[in-house]
Parts: sequence; structure tokens; C-alpha cells
Amino acid sequence: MKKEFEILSRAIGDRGLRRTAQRENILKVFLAMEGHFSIENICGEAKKQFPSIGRVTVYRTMKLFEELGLAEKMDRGDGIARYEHKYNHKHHDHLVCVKCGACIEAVSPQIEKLQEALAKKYGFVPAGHKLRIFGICKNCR
Amino acid sequence: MKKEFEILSRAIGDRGLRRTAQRENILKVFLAMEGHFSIENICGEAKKQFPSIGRVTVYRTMKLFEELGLAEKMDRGDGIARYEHKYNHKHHDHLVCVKCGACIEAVSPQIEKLQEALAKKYGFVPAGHKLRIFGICKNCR
DNA sequence: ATATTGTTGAAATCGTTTTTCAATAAAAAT
DNA sequence: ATTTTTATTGAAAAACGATTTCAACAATAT
Repeated sequence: MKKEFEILSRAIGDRGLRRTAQRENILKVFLAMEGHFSIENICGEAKKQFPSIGRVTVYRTMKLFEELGLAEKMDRGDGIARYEHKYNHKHHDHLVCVKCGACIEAVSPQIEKLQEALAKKYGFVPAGHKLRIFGICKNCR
Repeated sequence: MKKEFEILSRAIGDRGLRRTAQRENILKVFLAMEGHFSIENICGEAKKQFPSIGRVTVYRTMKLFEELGLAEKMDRGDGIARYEHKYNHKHHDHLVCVKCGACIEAVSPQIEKLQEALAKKYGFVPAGHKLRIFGICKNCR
């Protein structure tokens, strides 16, 4: 839970950014959440400790965290961007329940390999991929 | 190129919908386009033959086509919904070029199988999936 | 302490999609 | 054929998430 703050600190130094209570608070709150959260979710959580914080600041800060490799945007297909932890979290795919919206993280090394091969077959230099498997989760059936 | 109109006709009969020039025109235009097209693209094309047609009608009609299994919505990650043909087109994944936006359709039966297995491993009843591989296409490098 | 300049947050704006609603037109009833 | 019914249309308005603007503010450098 420390490294992420170091990354933020380094970015602040390197880029001539300023150390603000908002940024530190959003990072703290974000790291404490486990799962996939919308800006509104994160902002709501942040407001508990920092009531004056604005939605716009959360948008801007999460974009910064994305650039720093701390957060990754994902979308469940409902038009709302959600963020998940990225630092020290390896790549994974998502199993999205179409009933309850639950989102499970999963990964198959074989699928990863085959995706590389598929891209190359078409002359693509692969840079990443996003796989969502939709279905009914264990709890919902 | 005939079956799709039959499907529309049948839906009109079954659901008490009405046969309108707009719906037939949008279907004609959509079938004539090959690739992935936004509402604005489709509306622009439709306007050539039917100048009075409105964007809203295209939204509504494409949603109907989705329900009828004639069209499938896909998103390239840029927030704009695009439609592709579904009827008589088997499932495929998308290779999206991050430089030029080109979108190639590809499929790997092995990946499909492994996805099923991955879903089941987590107790999911899979209902479908969307895989986008991002990278640089042959032309762009 | 002061000057500089990055940051904040409310309001305004943006771009896509949806809803509203009066006018229209397709199908049914006469 | 005419009238009635009701689905459909399309412009305008609203909704929605996300972005931009800008004056007030506050972190850092001088």
C-alpha cells in the first residue's frame, strides 16, 4: 500500500505537479476499494472524508492515475467507465453477469497466447486486448 | 439479400408493426454497407435516398434490427456505437488498429472453446463474449 | 512575504443517445 | 371510399457521462 504513493510522489516531482490533499485522498480511497468502480462511486467514497471534493477533480485524478499505471479503465458495456487497480495487478479478462452485473476477474494463459497468434496471423502488432465473457453467474442461476 | 427483408416483414406481421418506407430504406442501406457503421454513417447514407429521414428514426430502427438478429452493436472503445451485419454472419472477434481505427474481423475456434471452459471454471453459464485485440495493423507499421 | 503558476470545483459545454409530443400516415373498421 | 384507430415519424428537449472553461484558490519558488 506504500508503493503507489511513491509513484504519485515521483510523478509530482517529475512533472512539476503539486502535492494536493485531493490527489492523496483520492488515491487512498481508490486503493481501499476492491473491484471496479465508477467515478461516481469513487467520488462518493472520497466525499466521506473530504466533503468538498468535486466530481471533476475525480475525473482528472483518475485520468492521471491511468497515466501513471495505477488504474485501468474498463467498461462493462453499459457506457459507464469503471476503474480497477492496475499497479501490481496482472492482466486479466472479465466475466460479466448479465443478471446482477457482477464482474469476476479471470485469466487463461492459453487464451493469451492464442490471441497473440491470432493478431500476428493478420499482420497486427498486438498492444493489448480486452475480453469480456457475458453470462449468468453462479449466484444468479 | 432477400431473407433479411423477409425477417423484417415477419416481424412487422407478428408484432403489429407498420410497414414504412423509412424502415425498408434503412434496411436496404444498412445491408449495402460492408463493415462497422455508426448511426451517423447509416443516417447519412439513408438521407441520400430519403432526405427527410431523421437520426432518431435510425436509432430506433437499428435497435429493432438488433432485436431481429439482423444487426449487432459493437464498440471500438471510442464511445460511438457501430453496427455490423449479424444475419448469416458467424461470430467473430475484432482486431482494432489503434493508429488508423481499422477493424478486422477474425476468429479462432480454439479461443472460443477455451472461453467456454474459462466461464464454466467460474460457474458461469456463458451467453456470449466480446473480444477486441488492440494493436498496429499491417498498413500502419 | 510575495509572486508565480498549477489546481480546484461550479457552471457551462460537449457528443451520443433517449424521451417527449404533435403531426403524420399505415392499417383496420365502417 | 371514408373514417377511425393507433403505430410511426422527426424536431426539439432532455438525459447522461465526460470534458472544458474560468475565477478563486493554494502549493511552491523567489
